[in-house]
Amino acid sequence: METRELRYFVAVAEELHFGRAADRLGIAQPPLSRTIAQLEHRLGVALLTRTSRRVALTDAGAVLLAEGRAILGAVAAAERRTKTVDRPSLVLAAKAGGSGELLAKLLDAYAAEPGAVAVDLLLCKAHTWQPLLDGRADVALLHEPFDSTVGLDVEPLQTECQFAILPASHPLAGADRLRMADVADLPELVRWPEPDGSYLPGPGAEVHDLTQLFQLISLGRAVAVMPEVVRTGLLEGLVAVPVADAPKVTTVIAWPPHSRSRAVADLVRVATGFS
Amino acid sequence: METRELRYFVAVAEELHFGRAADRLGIAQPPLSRTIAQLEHRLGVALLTRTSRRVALTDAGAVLLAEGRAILGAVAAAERRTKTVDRPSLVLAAKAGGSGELLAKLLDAYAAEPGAVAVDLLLCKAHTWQPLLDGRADVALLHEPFDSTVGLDVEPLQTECQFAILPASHPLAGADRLRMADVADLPELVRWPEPDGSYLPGPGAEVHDLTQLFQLISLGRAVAVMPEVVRTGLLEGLVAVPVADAPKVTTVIAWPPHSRSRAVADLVRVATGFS
DNA sequence: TGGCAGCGATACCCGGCCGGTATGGATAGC
DNA sequence: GCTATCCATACCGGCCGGGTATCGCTGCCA
Repeated sequence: METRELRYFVAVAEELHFGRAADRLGIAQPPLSRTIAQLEHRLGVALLTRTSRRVALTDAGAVLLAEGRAILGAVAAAERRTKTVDRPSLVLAAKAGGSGELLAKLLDAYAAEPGAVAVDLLLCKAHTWQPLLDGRADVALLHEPFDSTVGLDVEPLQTECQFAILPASHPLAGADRLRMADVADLPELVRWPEPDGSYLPGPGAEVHDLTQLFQLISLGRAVAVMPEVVRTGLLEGLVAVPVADAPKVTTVIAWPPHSRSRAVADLVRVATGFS
Repeated sequence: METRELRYFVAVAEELHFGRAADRLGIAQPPLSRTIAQLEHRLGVALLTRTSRRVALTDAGAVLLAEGRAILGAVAAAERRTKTVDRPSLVLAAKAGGSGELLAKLLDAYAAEPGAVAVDLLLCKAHTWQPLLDGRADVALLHEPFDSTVGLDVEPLQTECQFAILPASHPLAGADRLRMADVADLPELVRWPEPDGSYLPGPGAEVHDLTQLFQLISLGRAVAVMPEVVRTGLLEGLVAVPVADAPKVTTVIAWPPHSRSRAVADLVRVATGFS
C-alpha cells in the first residue's frame, strides 16, 4: 500500500464523491477511480459501495479510513521532524483563546530552561484541531474530556470546574451554583462547527469563536458552559456561575507516543513541574 | 513521501550497505541509490553520509529511521485489519514459553465471552518480538521492564518476583534468597540473540530458547534470573531461588492505541477482569 | 414516462518514472 | 601500487500513472 493510494482513498472516503475528491487531489476523476479499484483488488476487499448516484463506505472502508488518516498524519509528522532536525524547534498546539495564562507561564518557564529551543505556537480554532498532532505539531495542550487523547501520551496539568456563562439579566444569573439539569435544556445553547467547518442543522446559533459567543450571550441569545480559564477577559454584563455537577475539565499536555525529541521531554517536564 | 521510499530507506539504514539492502529488497543497487538520493533531495536533508567504504546515518536519518519503522508497521497493520474485517479474528502475540498459565486462562475466559472471535496465537522467540505489534498482531502479552511499551496502550495483569535458576549442585542453590550482587557477575550468564538472530561477541553461552537454557543450567554451564512464570515445568535438578532486589516483572496486555476493534476491547476487559 | 443531468466506469494514449545492465571513480587493505 | 569492494552515474526499456473522450446507469422532474 503506497501513501498515494491512501491519500486518494481517504479523499474519496471523506468526500464520498469521486469528482470532488479528484478535484481536491488535483487530478482527474478516471485515474482516481482506477486507483481505488486497484487498491480494492489488491486488498481483496470492497472499500466502497457505489451506485452512480451514491458512494458509501463498507466496514472495511471505515477501518481503512481511520487507519489511513493516522498513517498519513504520521507520514507528515515524520517528514517535518526529519526536515527540522538540524534547526530544532518545537510546534506547540493550543486552542485559541483557551489556557492563556497557563500557556504564558509554560512558555516563560521553558524558555528559561538550559537547552531550550524555539517554540512555534500553532493556535487553532476551538473544536477543530484534534487531528493536529497528526503531523503539524509536536506537543499540544488539550482539554479532557472534550478532546480525545487516544493514541497520545498525556500528562495532566490542572483540573478545573466548569461555569455557566450567562447574561447578568438572565433569571439564573443570581444563583450561587447551578446543576447541569438547570442549563441542559435551555433553548439558547449554541452549535460549534464540525471539524470540516460546516455546521450541523439544528436549533441554536452558529458560533465559531469565543468573542462571538460572548457577544451572543450578552445579547441574551445564548448561554454556555465552559471551564474556568475563559473567565479572564469576560465581557462586562456577563456572569459565570459554577455548575456543580458538570464534568471537571483537565488541561493536559499531550504528545505522540514515539516522540524521541529532547525538546518535547523538556517541555513536558517543565509543564508538569509547576502544575 | 511514499511507503516505497520509506521501505528503501529503512532497508539501507538498517543494513548500512546499499548492496545488501538492494538484495534484501529484491532490486538492483543503482535504482536504490537513486531513490535515496531523490528522497534526500526532496526533504532537503542528508539522511546518510557515505564514502565508498562506509555508510552512516545522519541525525536526520536516525529520526527518519525511527519514524519510518513505525509508519511501515502501521501500514502493514492497516492492511491486515482492513482485509480481515469481514471474518473477524484476533492475533495475540505472546512470548513462547512464558506466561503459559496466564495465557491459557485468558484464552478460556475470552472464548466463553459472548461475541468472542477466533484468536490466532503468534508465539515468538524471546527477545525478538517487540516490533510485532507493528502489523502482525492485534494484542500482545509483554513483560515490563524487559519489553518496551512506548507507543502502546497497556493494562497491567500481574506482577511477580524474579528467581535465579541454578543447578541443585550450585554453591548458591541452598540459599533462601539471593541479591542481584550475588549473581550479577557470575561467569555463567548467557547471551540471547539480537533481534536479527545474530549473537553479539562476548563471554557466555549462546542460547535461543528456554529448553536449551535449562539444559545448559543442568550441566552447570549457565545460570539465569527470570520471573516466576517459568517455574512451571522446571527440569529436575534445577532450583529457583528468589532474588530479593531484582526488578519486579509485570505482565501486561498491550495493544496499539488506535485500536477500534470490539474484539480487542473485549479481550482486554476479560484479561484485566480476573487479574 | 421519457428526457435530462449528474456521476462513476471504461477505453485509449502519452509521458515520466522505476528498474535493469554496464561502467566509472573512490577507498581501504595487502 | 594493485586489487577488491562499493557507491554513483549513464543509459535504456517497459510499466504505470495521469490525461481526454465517452459510455452506461440512476434519480429527478416536467
